[in-house]
Amino acid sequence: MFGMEPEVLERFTWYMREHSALTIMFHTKVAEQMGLSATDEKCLDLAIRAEGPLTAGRIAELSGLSTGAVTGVIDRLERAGYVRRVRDPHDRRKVLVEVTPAEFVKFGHLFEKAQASLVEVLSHFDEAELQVIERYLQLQVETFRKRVIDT
Amino acid sequence: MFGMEPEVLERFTWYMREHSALTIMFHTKVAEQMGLSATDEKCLDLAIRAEGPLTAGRIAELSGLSTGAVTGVIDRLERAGYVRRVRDPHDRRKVLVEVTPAEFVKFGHLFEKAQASLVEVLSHFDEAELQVIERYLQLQVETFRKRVIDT
DNA sequence: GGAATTGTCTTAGCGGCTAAGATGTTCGGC
DNA sequence: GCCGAACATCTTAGCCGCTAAGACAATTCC
Repeated sequence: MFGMEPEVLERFTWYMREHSALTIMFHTKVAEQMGLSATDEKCLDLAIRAEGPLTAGRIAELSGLSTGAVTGVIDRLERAGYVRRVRDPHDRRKVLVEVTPAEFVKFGHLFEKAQASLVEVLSHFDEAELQVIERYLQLQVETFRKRVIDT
Repeated sequence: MFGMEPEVLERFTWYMREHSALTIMFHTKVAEQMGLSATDEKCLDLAIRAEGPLTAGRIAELSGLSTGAVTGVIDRLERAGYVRRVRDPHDRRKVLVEVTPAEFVKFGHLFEKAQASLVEVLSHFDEAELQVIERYLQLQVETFRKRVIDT
């Protein structure tokens, strides 16, 4: 690395580490407030962020859980009303997990607050600076994804 | 929020969300490679990031675990060589958890790779841009911490 | 049509977590 | 100094989620 002083890197490393720890804490707390375990919330997040509905098996792959565990996860999520099991009409062995958006209205305040925090942070920057930050976040997510995959 | 278009906020929200999911995955994988559960690794991280050595009770508070669970966590961390139990000489009821840095040499490659990723990302920005990013990270961590505390 | 494959669910067994109580240490009033 | 209350950690019982292995149902390939 060229003109970067070691202390700069050290500071950035510290931010990363701190941010990671906070993320995990936040994740735990959100799950708690939704009446879910961290595992269940993680699987629900996968289902929400996916393009279409996921199958049970795909959730097992993505989450790293066994298929048996995923059965339990979906049971609990379904009982709590967050998702619905739908048999895939094209392959009736498969179980599609459909997220029921209505159920999230209850927790709107959680996400609103999180978004308000984001807005508050971003409001300290002008348009040009926001572009730098966005470029950074884009790169960071992309690079981080590669890093996670081969860890 | 003033001059910010909705799509910009939407994109930033997406980065946050994606970054969170990746962080949790990374955390899980690092723990796995170190032969620890996510819980154990989380507690170890607390002990590492703390100023001085933490007591068992303080780890329970910070992690949100019961004291009984923390006993088990420290047992496993101690057996694996990551920490050492030291009776506090000033108050012999307390157990200080001392991190043994030597044990982390084995996993140096994990952190080196993570740091290399960070350097790779940062190398795409000039000095002025890095300052913007650092200001952003600082604010983000600070604001996020407040958000986590009252969630 | 029958065998092999695929996707999910079921079950047994293990291990970590909580809650409650046991043990050992310190502090405060006398 | 002594005794009881408060405190820090450990121990135990019971519960619950996870893994692994196998059961069951639907599909695919010959």
